[in-house]
Amino acid sequence: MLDIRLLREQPDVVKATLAKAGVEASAVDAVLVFDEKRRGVLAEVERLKALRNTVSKEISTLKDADVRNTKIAEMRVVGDQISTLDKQVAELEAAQQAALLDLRNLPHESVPVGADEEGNVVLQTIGTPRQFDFAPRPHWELGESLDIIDFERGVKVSGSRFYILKGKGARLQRALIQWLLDLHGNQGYHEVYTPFVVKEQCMWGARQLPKFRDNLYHDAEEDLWLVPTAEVPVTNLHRDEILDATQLPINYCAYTPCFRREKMSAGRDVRGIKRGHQFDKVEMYKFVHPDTSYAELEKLRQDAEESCRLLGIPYRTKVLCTGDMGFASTKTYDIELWAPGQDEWLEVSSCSNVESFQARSTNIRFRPEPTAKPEFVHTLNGSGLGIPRTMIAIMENYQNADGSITVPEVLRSYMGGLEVIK
RNA sequence: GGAGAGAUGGCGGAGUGGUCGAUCGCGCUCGUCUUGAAAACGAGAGAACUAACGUUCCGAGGGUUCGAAUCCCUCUCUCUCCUCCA
Repeated sequence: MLDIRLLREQPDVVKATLAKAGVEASAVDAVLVFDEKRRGVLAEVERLKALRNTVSKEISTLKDADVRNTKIAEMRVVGDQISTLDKQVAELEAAQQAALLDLRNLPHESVPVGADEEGNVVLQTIGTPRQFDFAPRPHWELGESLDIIDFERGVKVSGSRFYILKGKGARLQRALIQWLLDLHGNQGYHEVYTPFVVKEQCMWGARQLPKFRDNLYHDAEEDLWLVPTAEVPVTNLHRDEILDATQLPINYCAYTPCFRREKMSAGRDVRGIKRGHQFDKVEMYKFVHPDTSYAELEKLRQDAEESCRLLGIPYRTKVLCTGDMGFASTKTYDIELWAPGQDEWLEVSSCSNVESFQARSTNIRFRPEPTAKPEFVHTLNGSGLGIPRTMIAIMENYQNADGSITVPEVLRSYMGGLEVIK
């Protein structure tokens, strides 16, 4: 969430910045109105509490029973007033909080302004798409003919948007996960294995709730939520902690499956494994000093790009415009792999700086100096590649005329030396 | 799933109705001493909101009371033993 003080002190700046992402100024005013009312009532109730505290201490020393009883009666009235006002404060605070949680993060000044994905800017395109001397096939055809992806049985077992990986296909996925974790480990990310279900509080902290409720799977009985990305448990690793400044930046990488209901994408990308309800992903995550977060964003992006480069597949990097960026992000790079069979660029990584947006709602801080007051850290997240889309790109770029698939060099040692899936 | 115990500051651990935001120990920071370090000695230090006064925070939420870390209720979590299990 945003800093309420920033809204109070520079409302015009906040409004102007949010306007670039299509947010109405009234959304900011709503927060401020509640805030002002709340602070008014708070001042009054605190004055009464101060009075009660003083008189209560006095009462303990009073010997005269009459005076004592008079004071007690007075304080009983004060106590009633306090509880009434306390309730008002709580209500106003909840309303203010709800309005504040509704505000997205402020786009960074370097982000291009735009209404939707049309406004995104391609920064670079690396590698040359391979020239085929045959018509490249889409991965779903290759997967079925090689019998490494089984769509029908996936649907039989779990419904639409589920599939079964078989044999070399399952192994290719496992190889990718392992290779990526090793690669990120060498890049300085500390590997963690987290639960795949989390408490509701974690979803709020990572700002999945309240906005993305419709996209999440939820176990009502245990009040646990299936993670839509490793970003959720990893963000919450350090919830309510004051981190040691000398340890920053803290870099993590984590493999998890990701579960998404995809309600918003009904009918989109229904073929193949591009958009399933369950997919695997390796995620990179950084807790950093605020001064360094934009430099860290560049490193994060380069680390993600390196995996694309090592796979030997053409990729391009885009900076997302204000209208297409995620809710929590101040600046986002998308990295896309070329998929010749589907004839499209596939988003395999999204690298974002969220500054203190998540740190504030999860209360993750550090001390700039040993005796200084704690400040919020900045956090960044980036996919160390979404696995199914990377698989698509591998299958379609490395396919051969006979329908076999050459295993990229870097993955062979993870597949027992296998060179071709046929 | 059954039985019991517990949750207090970075850690350990006191505190059962009124200067308790909290004794004490360890750890930490600074200083004295020392060539340097250790030891010893001295000093300091929780968090949130607030311009400030002040208010709030002893797992969470509610209640009793003039006043709650302390009494009552609910919940969550942790530990021990048993049961079960990959």
